Amino acid sequence: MPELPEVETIRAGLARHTKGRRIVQVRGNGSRLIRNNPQGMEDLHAHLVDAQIRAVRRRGKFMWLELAGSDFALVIHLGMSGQVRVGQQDMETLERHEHVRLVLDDGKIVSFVDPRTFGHLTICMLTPDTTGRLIPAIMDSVAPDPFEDVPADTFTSAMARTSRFVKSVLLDQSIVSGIGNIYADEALFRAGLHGTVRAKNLAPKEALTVINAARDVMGEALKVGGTSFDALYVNTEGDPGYFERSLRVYGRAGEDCLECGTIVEREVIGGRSHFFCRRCQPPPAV
DNA sequence: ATGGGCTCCTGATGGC
DNA sequence: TGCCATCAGGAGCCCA
Repeated sequence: MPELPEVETIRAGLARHTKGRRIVQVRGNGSRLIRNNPQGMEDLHAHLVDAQIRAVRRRGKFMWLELAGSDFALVIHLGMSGQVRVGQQDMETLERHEHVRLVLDDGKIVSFVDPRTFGHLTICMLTPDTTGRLIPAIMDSVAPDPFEDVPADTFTSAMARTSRFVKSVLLDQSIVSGIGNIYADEALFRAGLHGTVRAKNLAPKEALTVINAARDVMGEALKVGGTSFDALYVNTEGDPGYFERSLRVYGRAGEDCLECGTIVEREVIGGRSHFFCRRCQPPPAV
């Protein structure tokens, strides 16, 4: 569910509440939300209890808590339905779909809520990536996102080398991270490209245009707190985002294209809905 | 190498 | 009102 703007909104809220705080208690319901840690909750306890949160960082749709004096971080991925909620009142029992709870030294509680449990939490060692940035080791195949200060050809050189559909490439987190189904379609609409155009058939300038479009639309969404279709996406305070009203194609099948009036269509690419305007984004000749 | 299908889950929605 | 099918913002796996 959450894509880069939603994850960044949550990261910022989490940082505001937790930076510099010490974790005094960790509780969980033993769910499958904890991944890649054989000891499950024991690993969380071992690394988090008494740890001080130094920073909350993000790349793409992943975020992680950096801990003072530790080479390990708590990695958070929200999957389709994950939420991070910050509250004041600790209660005996966890709420429905609340899988892990951190209690901080100022009494605040941080809850990881996820109805569909496609998200995950992992204690993971930090290691330098190819650019020298410290990232969790489990993210070694996650590419930088469009907001990172990386060389201009970071994304486009990989795009030029694959014959896959451009839509699938935008969703591939090992090529460019942070883009999900909504913003992929919005970026393709802005770039005037149909999702089944082959990535390697794009001129370098076109490839850059679509990446820049993704960055622009995600930046605009971030300003209004992200996109909420329903109660599944809310920020750390429980509030929704307001970008849905600014979507130009996503979810608009059967409605008029806002640019040319042609009826917006929906088809499936790689198992995901693709919303597009046939006139603004001509499908390639087969 | 690539794409399609299927999987992990719960919940919202719409048709009958 | 209720039941059932369909769909969903992610991502990894297997197979052809």
